[in-house]
Amino acid sequence: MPELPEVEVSRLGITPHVLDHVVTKVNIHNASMRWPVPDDVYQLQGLKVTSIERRAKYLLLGCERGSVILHLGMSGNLRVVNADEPLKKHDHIEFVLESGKALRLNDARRFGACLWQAPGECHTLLTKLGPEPLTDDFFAERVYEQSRNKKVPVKQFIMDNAVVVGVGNIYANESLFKAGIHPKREAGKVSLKRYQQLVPIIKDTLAAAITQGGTTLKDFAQSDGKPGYFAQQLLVYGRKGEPCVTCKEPLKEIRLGQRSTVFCANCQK
DNA sequence: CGGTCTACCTGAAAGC
DNA sequence: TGCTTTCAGGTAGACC
Repeated sequence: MPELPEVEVSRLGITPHVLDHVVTKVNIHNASMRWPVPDDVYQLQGLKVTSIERRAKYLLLGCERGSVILHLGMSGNLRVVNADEPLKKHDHIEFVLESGKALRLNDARRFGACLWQAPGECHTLLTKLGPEPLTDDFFAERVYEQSRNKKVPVKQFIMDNAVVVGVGNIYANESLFKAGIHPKREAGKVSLKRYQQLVPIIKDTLAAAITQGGTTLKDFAQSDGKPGYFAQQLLVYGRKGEPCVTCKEPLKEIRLGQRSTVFCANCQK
């Protein structure tokens, strides 16, 4: 998926077209996403979208009757197009707008989700989430305390939604490289000092990726269809065997939790 | 409880 | 060329 920067780029991209605009029609072309898309989503029809928020990698389109919750999974993508444009393969959910535009959720793998939350409710998926990385709620002392006695490798630890939300495989690899921390190091054995280095690096990396329009690997695009440009700044992800930008040693790849993990054995300890 | 692994799904790329 | 295998940005839920 899109990690947090890609979701935030999507939010920023759709906002001018969708916020304060009336949804005239909701079309569910394929309701079998990660969970069945509930009919509640049709409640948005005829109503104005009054808020567009992001929590972790979830987007919430709010109206007076509740909120549509969207998740992009691994391959999801939001596009704003003219409503008369033909549907593309895997365009599963469509919000037709009074303006003549349409917001479409395309997701080849269907790991994404489209759910509903009534006013005042907090969906169970959202209740156990940890702090947002780009807020002051995410700070080194908190991460350090939470990590004590944890044997899990630090890479998997920072990808844990209960620790901090929004850090996926790409940005976990990148952040640990920049912080000089070996991805396999036990989370409980990383010092406070090193978490004080790592936490700001995670924040800076995510913020820079948002500025660049996210990372386009295969199918991610901004809501206007243009790619993100952060891929050009990736230092380790997808660079197995290539020279480390710092020491020129070939980068190594291992698997942690079934996820590709690229690092420099010389620079990361 | 903590830690580990599977499952969900399509499609591109690599392997043979 | 074509068939098979592997891998991909996520993460809830099952399992030990």
